Amino acid sequence: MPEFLRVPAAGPGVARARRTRRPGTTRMQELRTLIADAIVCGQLAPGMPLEEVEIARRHGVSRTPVREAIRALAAAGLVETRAHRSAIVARPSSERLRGMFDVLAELEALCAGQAALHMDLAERQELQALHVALAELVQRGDPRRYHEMNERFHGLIYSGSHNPYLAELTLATRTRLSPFSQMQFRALGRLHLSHAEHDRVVAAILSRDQAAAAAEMRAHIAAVETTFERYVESA
Amino acid sequence: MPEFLRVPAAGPGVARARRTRRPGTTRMQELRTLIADAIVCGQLAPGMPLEEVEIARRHGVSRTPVREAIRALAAAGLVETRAHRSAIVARPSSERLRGMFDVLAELEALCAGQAALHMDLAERQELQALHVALAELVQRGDPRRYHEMNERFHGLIYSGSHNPYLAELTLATRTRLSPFSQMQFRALGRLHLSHAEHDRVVAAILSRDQAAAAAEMRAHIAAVETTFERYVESA
DNA sequence: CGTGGACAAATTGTATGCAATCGTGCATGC
DNA sequence: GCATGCACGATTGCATACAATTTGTCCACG
Repeated sequence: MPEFLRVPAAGPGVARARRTRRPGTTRMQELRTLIADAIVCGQLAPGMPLEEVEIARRHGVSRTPVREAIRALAAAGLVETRAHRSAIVARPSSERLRGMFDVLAELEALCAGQAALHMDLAERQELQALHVALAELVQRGDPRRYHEMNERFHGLIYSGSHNPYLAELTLATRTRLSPFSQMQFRALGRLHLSHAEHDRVVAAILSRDQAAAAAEMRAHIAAVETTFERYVESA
Repeated sequence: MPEFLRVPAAGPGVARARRTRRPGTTRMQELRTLIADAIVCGQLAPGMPLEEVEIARRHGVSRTPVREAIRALAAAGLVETRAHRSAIVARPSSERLRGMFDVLAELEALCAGQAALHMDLAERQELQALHVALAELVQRGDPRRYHEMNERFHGLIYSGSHNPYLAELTLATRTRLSPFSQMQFRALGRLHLSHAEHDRVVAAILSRDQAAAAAEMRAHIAAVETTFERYVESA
């Protein structure tokens, strides 16, 4: 029984009368982002069941939007569904995780290489600015905000590829791996290394060196994967 | 109003009492594959609306499974949905199509390279056998069966990468492009060229030459894209 | 004659009730 | 003691009714 996903001010009874939601958004969309965030943040651990009636009751909605949200997350690979069985938070095997990391490395390398070719001036300036901001967070030793800014850093490179489909695919893969790769920033030593790797990526992109940008990004993701593997072994 | 997707023996009234479906499968799954096939085969043209009540009536089911099937296809990128608006068969812009082809080329190249490294003996033999079978279809000038076998050929390379996630991603991308890339086999001249490109790919994989396999596959997909672009221009 | 707003129709979004299906546990026979 | 069949409980799968929202249209007004 997931103790998470609780609506902030749920009364003792059924939490009816959901607060106003922004126009143009459906309950399904709200639930989808809510559950997705809970999964990628690690609040919902892999293997944990997502029962429709349970979630519906917690949020004061019917099963229908909950059901659709779960199906959407299943299509995105964040949860696994079996017929007539509760959906569970996705729990890929270590072999599959390794394969996903390998693909992420290639996709990110592609993005970086394309970004080196196609980023315009404004994008290059923004990339540099974000890189500087990340340097400060390394100095301050703020893993939480570093992780947040790090996502934006990579996202900027995705969109800098000027290939929306590539950007979507890469972001989706990163998201699916997010529940497993974010614990690495607990180790502060990783922050310095991560930023040093970023530095080489940024330099290559700003030099318009496609091959170098791809290679440096591939090495960066490989380092992230190695850190994760070590973490798993030690656990 | 989609005149397709008609259930074979639908009476004039509401087609109730759906024929028995294989145990372990849901109505939603049946509808999903049915609609997906109609889209990739080109029976449902891009931009065509998919109204829930219409499809539900045609197949003698309620809106619920139809709705879920459509959402699943939307997640797979085959249809587009807007709030309170009929879903339509996906109609990507030419720029987006180009970006998707570029990504497909890279993903297929990755698969081919990994297949060169990781395919076992049985897989290599099957690849060679399929390649020979394709040669015969080229001689016979049978574009329809060539297309079918061609799908199996590429699928074999996907699974030969021994990276299921990579295989899934590549197949999904190929499927999304399928409605736009299959018309190329109308031109019989393309069959010979396609098979010649395959030949170089197979040779590289069997030689365990990762770089060559990737390069040849990239060139093959690029040729497919060029053919498509030419076709679009002429239309 | 053009423009703004309100209204109506069509379609999806959501709620609820019932049916189907899968797993589990127990009783039963070997 | 172990395998097998059966019945029960829990959960999803599906059907139907109702609500919400968007869009197009029509009319009033500038």
